[in-house]
Amino acid sequence: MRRPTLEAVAARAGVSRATASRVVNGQTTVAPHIRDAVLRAIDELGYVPNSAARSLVTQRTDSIALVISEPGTRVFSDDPWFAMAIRSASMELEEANKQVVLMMASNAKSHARVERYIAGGHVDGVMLISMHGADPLPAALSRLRVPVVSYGRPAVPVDIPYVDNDNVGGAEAGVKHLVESGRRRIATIAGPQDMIAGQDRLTGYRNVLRDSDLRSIVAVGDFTRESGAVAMRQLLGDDPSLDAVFVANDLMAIGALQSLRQAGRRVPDDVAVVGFDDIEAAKYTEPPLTTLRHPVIEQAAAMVRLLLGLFEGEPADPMILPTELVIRESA
Amino acid sequence: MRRPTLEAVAARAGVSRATASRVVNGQTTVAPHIRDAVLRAIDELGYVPNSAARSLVTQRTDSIALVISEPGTRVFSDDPWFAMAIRSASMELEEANKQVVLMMASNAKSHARVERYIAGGHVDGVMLISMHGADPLPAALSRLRVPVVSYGRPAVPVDIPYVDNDNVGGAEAGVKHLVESGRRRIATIAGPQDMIAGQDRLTGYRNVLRDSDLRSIVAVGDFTRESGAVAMRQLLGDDPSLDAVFVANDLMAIGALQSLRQAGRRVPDDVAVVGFDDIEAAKYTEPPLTTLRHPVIEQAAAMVRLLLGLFEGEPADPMILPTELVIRESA
DNA sequence: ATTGGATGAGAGAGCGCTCTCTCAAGAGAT
DNA sequence: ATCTCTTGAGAGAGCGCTCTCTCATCCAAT
Repeated sequence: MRRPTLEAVAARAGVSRATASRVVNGQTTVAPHIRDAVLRAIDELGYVPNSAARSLVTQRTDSIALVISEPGTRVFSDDPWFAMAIRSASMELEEANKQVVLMMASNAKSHARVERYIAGGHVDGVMLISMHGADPLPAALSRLRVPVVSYGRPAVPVDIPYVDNDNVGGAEAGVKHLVESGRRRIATIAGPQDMIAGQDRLTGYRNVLRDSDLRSIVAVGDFTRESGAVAMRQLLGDDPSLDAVFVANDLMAIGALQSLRQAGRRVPDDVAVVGFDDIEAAKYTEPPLTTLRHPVIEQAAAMVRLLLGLFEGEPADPMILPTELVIRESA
Repeated sequence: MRRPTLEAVAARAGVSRATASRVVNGQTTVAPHIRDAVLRAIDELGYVPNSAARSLVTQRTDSIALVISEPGTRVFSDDPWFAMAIRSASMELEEANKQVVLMMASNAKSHARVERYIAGGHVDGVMLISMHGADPLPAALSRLRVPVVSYGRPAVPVDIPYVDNDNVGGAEAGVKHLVESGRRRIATIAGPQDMIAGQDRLTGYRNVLRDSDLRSIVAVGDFTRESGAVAMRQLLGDDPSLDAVFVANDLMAIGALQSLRQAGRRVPDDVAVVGFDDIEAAKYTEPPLTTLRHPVIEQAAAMVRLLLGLFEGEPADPMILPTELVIRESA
């Protein structure tokens, strides 16, 4: 009752194992009638190649690790971002007939696990999703001589090609929009400063304010709704006269909207709000959120292509994808 | 420059390959000093076992397929649900030293792919996330003689153990809450009726209304915000005097809140709203949403334990986890 | 001193596949 | 008719590991 082997197929088709293998692997040097006989045998026996045996000899596994290097709690908390990236990357990889092995690297223990696994040659390549500056994983993986690409620019300069969106440029566009609509006291709720996206979006904010010599007012959150609400209350306390806030992601912007509502401020009349990410929920806030859209789906797909290109020996240059200001009612 | 093999380790430690294998696999029949010598060799060479070779002989792969059988667009759209389930299951499996192979079965083509892959013996077991009644995959997989567990009760009665939450009971509790707070015209926005969760939650609603002889008013959505908004407008048109609505999930409830706001109805004064799922966003709506919490994380973890139990030959009984009414301001 | 277990370690088969090497057969050129 | 060249198919090694079988060694019991 075990699964049929290539040997069995060959026997049934009356050919050698080598010939059966040729047919399975689509080589053209097989005469049509023999080819048909083998295919019939495969069909009749329900033969499926044993991948362990195959990858033992080919040294390929046709699978790719998708490593998510974040504290587990944050990963999927509520930010649709990760999920979309995973879905997109995963579908793109399936298209290329690669298996996706999902790995969470949430702490030192799992980091070690991941490294061991990758070092063990279980996968042909690695897609790394890591947004933390202090993350040792990008450096560790780049030492492993396995093709690695990263979603998001690695904080430490390390020789890994990556795909990222233009956080600085996006933030600049958002803040400029506020300046141009006449706002004078523009605060920001920045993201965590140990994350590249958090840093870059703050940089964008600062760039614009510097040029227009407005004063910067900064509170820092951690990309969760709750932290956005807290930061907004703090900003209102610091400077009750603020008339706009650029929030480093939509989730925090949603929290900020709640605090503004509780403080009796009308949006956008009293305070304009601009978010970042354009998550689905941004359309359903009260009022709907003006925000910066970046193409997560395309970005993940681009990352996959980058990795597949690496296999082909193509040069791997980082890609920066543009963001787009989506104007709704909040600013 | 290839990876060291067990042979190399054995040679360096001055023992046979068999003994080295014993040490690697933690067998106790090895004398301590020999054991140490082997471990030292492993360390010095940076030896990592080749999993292809290992699973070729052991017939185990130590990996589990996590199959998501949904149209791709819906999967991660914005519902945090899938993502949480994946994260939880994935972490639980890593704990048990199993690899997670993520597979999207979004159409007929990928269904075939998944079946082939599973049939190919690439994985030791399957965790299936499928919420669609018409899905042929549960039946197909159960034929494959591979241990399979399902997240959510399979629509077709098929011999697969599953973990689900008490959708009927939860809906009953939600609607009862509305009845008990004096609401008389209680509508519902049901989920898609080709999904078990959609059906069961509607059943719960009907059960309660039947007992309290109130009239049922039903609109059907597809679990997205947008469909919730549309359904709510429709309900208001059908019966302008409705004073409560039980919505089959929070995402649709958010859409419904938006429509109610646009129609000038106050929540909960004019219309009470109860959702289902208790997603994070439910806390941040205006007003915060009364809803039914079900423990996605625990549910996914339970599913993993169910599967691991199957490997040990334990009996696999379906599990139904209870839901909890979370009362906030919307009802 | 002889026997009889334990105990620890090695030899070697074999998991299912790919791929190189070899060779047979037929086609075309001389 | 002979030789070369192409084409198609088989033989067999070997990928890295596990695991059974076998055997050597040591110690206690006779």
